Amino acid sequence: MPELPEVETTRLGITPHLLNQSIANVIVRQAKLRWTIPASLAAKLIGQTITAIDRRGKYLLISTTNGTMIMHLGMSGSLRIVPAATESGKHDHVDIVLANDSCLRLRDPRRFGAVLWQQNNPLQHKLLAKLGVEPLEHEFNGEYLFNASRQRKIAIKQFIMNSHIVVGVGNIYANEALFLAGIRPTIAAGRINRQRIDNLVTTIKNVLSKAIKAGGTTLRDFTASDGKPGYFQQQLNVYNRNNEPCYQCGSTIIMRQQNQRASYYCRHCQT
DNA sequence: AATCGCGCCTGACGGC
DNA sequence: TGCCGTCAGGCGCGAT
Repeated sequence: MPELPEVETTRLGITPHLLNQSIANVIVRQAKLRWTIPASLAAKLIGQTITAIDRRGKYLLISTTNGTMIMHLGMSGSLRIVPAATESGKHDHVDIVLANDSCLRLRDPRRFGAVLWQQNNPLQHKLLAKLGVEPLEHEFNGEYLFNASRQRKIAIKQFIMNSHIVVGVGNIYANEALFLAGIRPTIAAGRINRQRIDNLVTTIKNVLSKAIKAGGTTLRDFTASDGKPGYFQQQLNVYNRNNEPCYQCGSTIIMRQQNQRASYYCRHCQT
């Protein structure tokens, strides 16, 4: 499932293929993703030149002088650059065909992803306007997270996964960052002291940047943008390791549901 | 305002 | 083998 590092890796992978290229055609084979792809998308894009490929949280922003295509990869989405003539597979829902006969192809078996259009400043789009800070920017720091978490009774894991607080911390990296910070995922956010919050900010930044360097954690069906299966997963300390020994102390990793999501932690190392 | 739970969707997996 | 039920999971949204 693409998390922020996967999205960033994708962005870096596709950018050199797209930048300054002109769009010749848009093929939508399946418009029903999380939201229906706007029927006007092709008309907006055809003939336009791609001027920038940015990211906000897990949203990719592909801009032309005419406006911005906003993409989200959801749970199972991936983007690849293929020759335009490449036969499409079952879940290849959208092609952005370039004038140079190359093609940006969106594949998304579970269709939790999205392709939207925003005429003006994409950051003003309803889905982006209220997003929290970027985890790798300086604005995400101990002071910010400490202040934001005061009086909050929600568990720290749910808190750091709240995109209105900080974007791009998904289930895998939330579990991993909490382990590295020695914090139990179930502790109320508002009861964690400044020093431990500082520590958590550091581990979130570390775990995300390491994954970006590694090319993104890849589970199941993520595919790197060059089409090769991405296989550069960093060592996961707790995620998916229910009943296995903690690498740090040897005691058994616990799994429990938190807000319908799996939390993994070590009872001994995380307090 | 903060928190909770739902639902979208398909592939993988386990049980019989 | 094949069928079927269950699960995973980002995240917006409506309910509380």
